[in-house]
Amino acid sequence: MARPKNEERRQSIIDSAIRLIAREGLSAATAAIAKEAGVPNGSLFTYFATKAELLNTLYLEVKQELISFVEDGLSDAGGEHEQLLHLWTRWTHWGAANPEKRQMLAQLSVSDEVLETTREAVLAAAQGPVNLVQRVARQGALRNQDPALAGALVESLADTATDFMSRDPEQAEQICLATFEFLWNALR
Amino acid sequence: MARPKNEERRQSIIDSAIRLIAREGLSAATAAIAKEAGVPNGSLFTYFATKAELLNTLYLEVKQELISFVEDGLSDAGGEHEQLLHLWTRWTHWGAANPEKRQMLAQLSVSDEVLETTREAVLAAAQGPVNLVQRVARQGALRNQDPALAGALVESLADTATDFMSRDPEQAEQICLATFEFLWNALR
Amino acid sequence: MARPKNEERRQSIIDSAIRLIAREGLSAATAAIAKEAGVPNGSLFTYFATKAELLNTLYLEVKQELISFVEDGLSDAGGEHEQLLHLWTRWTHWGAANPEKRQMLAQLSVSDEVLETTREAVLAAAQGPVNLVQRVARQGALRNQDPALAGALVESLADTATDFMSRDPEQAEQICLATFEFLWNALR
Amino acid sequence: MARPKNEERRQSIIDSAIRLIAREGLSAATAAIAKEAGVPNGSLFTYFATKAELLNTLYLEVKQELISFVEDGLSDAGGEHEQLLHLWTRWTHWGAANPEKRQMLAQLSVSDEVLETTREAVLAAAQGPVNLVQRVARQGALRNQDPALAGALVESLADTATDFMSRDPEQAEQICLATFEFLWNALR
DNA sequence: CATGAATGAGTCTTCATTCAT
DNA sequence: AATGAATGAAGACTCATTCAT
Repeated sequence: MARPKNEERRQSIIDSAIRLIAREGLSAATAAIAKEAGVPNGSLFTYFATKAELLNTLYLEVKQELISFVEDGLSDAGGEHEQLLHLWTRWTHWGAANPEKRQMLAQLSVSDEVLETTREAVLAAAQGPVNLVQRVARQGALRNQDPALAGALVESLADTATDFMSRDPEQAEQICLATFEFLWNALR
Repeated sequence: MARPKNEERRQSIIDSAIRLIAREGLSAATAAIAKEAGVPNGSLFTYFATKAELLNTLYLEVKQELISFVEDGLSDAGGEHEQLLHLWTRWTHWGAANPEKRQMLAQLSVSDEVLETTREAVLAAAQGPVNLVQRVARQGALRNQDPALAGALVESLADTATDFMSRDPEQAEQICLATFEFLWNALR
Repeated sequence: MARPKNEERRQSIIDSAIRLIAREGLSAATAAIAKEAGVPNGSLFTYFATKAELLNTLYLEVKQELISFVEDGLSDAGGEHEQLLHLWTRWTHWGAANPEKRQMLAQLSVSDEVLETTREAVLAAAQGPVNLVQRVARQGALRNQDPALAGALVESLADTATDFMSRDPEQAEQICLATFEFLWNALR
Repeated sequence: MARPKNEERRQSIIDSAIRLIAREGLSAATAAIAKEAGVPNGSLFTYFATKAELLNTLYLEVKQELISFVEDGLSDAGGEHEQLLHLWTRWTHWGAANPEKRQMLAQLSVSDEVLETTREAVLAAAQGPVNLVQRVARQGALRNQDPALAGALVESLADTATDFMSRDPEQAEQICLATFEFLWNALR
């Protein structure tokens, strides 16, 4: 190759996009993103053919990051309660620690710029946590429902819990534990 | 005085805005909204001074409609279980029956075009349901947390439950009841 | 109407477009056309929804102008020779007198921005001259061919004759008459 | 020295350029041409210093190809009628058989990217056919005109005749002969 | 020499809002 | 009051050409 694509630049664009979208929403201009990344506006398009492609990449990669973070240290050894607590704790803490990424994801989640295939890829990557939730829920109120339902409910709860943890960092641990108990009671 | 003469036109603009924003997101053009409403583009601004005002009105009025619908038939007479079930049923059914309004609200909920004052007005209007939820939750896992937390968690659950009911109308009743049980277990 | 569209502005845009396209080809920028017309760039699009629409309008209206000019004074009274000479003279003189319009038409004639429907509309408008040519040609070499062929051949000859008349204005009359004789011999 | 090593690549670029320009006009991107030719975009510029140079090369080489094809088999032996018929037949058939090259030439013919020197080179190369036409025309209607006029008129006729032959291949032979008769009558 | 990433000016088009009628 | 034409600053994306590798 004449000159390999600059991986740092790509990441720099992604980081700027996260920041700007968190701040200004999806209407953040590609030129503004490029500028914030210290890259000429035209160059953004050598890394992402369209704005939509950038948005899908953003969604996919940040979701994957969250999933990896959640799965890290998750062991089959412990009981379901312990495993779910691990998942819950890491999930909400990741969100509380990454407010811009969370805000960006919130925008993208309701956008139809994010393709169905992208959402499916995320779902596939989340298989581990999703399975855990379903195992916990298998005898609870949702026992006869679409298995995806439990996962979706947990996700929405995690999101809301994280919101409150972000807003009131001093209470974060308490909120995390209380909402976990709320969740545990709900699922079983 | 506050409201211009033609109430029908105003409503027609609101209806079109709901439809278009559900379909195209917040980037729906005011001219397109006016056209769909059968109103000259300039006239939209005699009803709503700015696009942001239209958006805030949309958010406020539709949320109020939802709240009214939920409260309709809600009586202090019944027990907490009965009352919460009533709330849950009507909430989710309203959403399932009004997909465009739900989609529009989803867009607006993450937008910073919706002012804090507007959100507060909605919260104030929702006092009844919110109080009910807090009463149910007063001895549960959330007993020592910010009272708003319980409300927010319930809202996010309702939203997700409605999603699934919309997608699978034949199972809607089952989903409604199962998620209610899920909620009840969580709150208590 | 609140404010009627300004017909003068429309014409001014068309005139500028003719001039610029003659000078720079179809790649002439809409902003440059607007500027030359003394109109804000955005306003061009209140008169022509897209550049393609402007181009089609240009083609249609200038062709119609040429046709009108050619037909002006054309009378059924005279013989075929006299009528065809009238047509030929006015056709070539219009072209020689309107070099920018001719150059613009030359660009558009080979462009696929000009829609088939536009070309058909021009053909329909040219019925009078086309019929005359076909009448003259009815016993000549083209007698058994697609009637459109005669028309097309005459058009291409007229175009070339006009070229030479433009380039050498002093010989214009001679060229006009000589090429008419050439044409007359060919058709009969 | 003048030509870089890889003659095949050069030709491949030319072929792709013909195809793409026929399809999309002169605005065909150099990168798209290179891609269609299976050549890296930067490499196009080792064969043609600028896009304009590519365009001029295209015009020159394809015109030369046409001229060679027309002259092939043309012998001074036959009479003028026979020679002109030979020229006419091969000219129109080449066009009918090479629609993309014809379309590309049509675009370039009206473009000011093609330099005057290039056009002169083509004219020089076409001396044989041009002389033949002038010989035939020396006592006809054009006898006192710029000798180039006869050549230009014949070229425009050939182009139009070829159009009709392309569109209606079954009638191609008839059209060729009928238009030749048309031409013969005109010139003499 | 070959490559393909990099560039930034330039393209068409959109749009909330204003204001002449 | 009602209308719809007018505006001009953005916006996403393109592209011929260059040059680091």
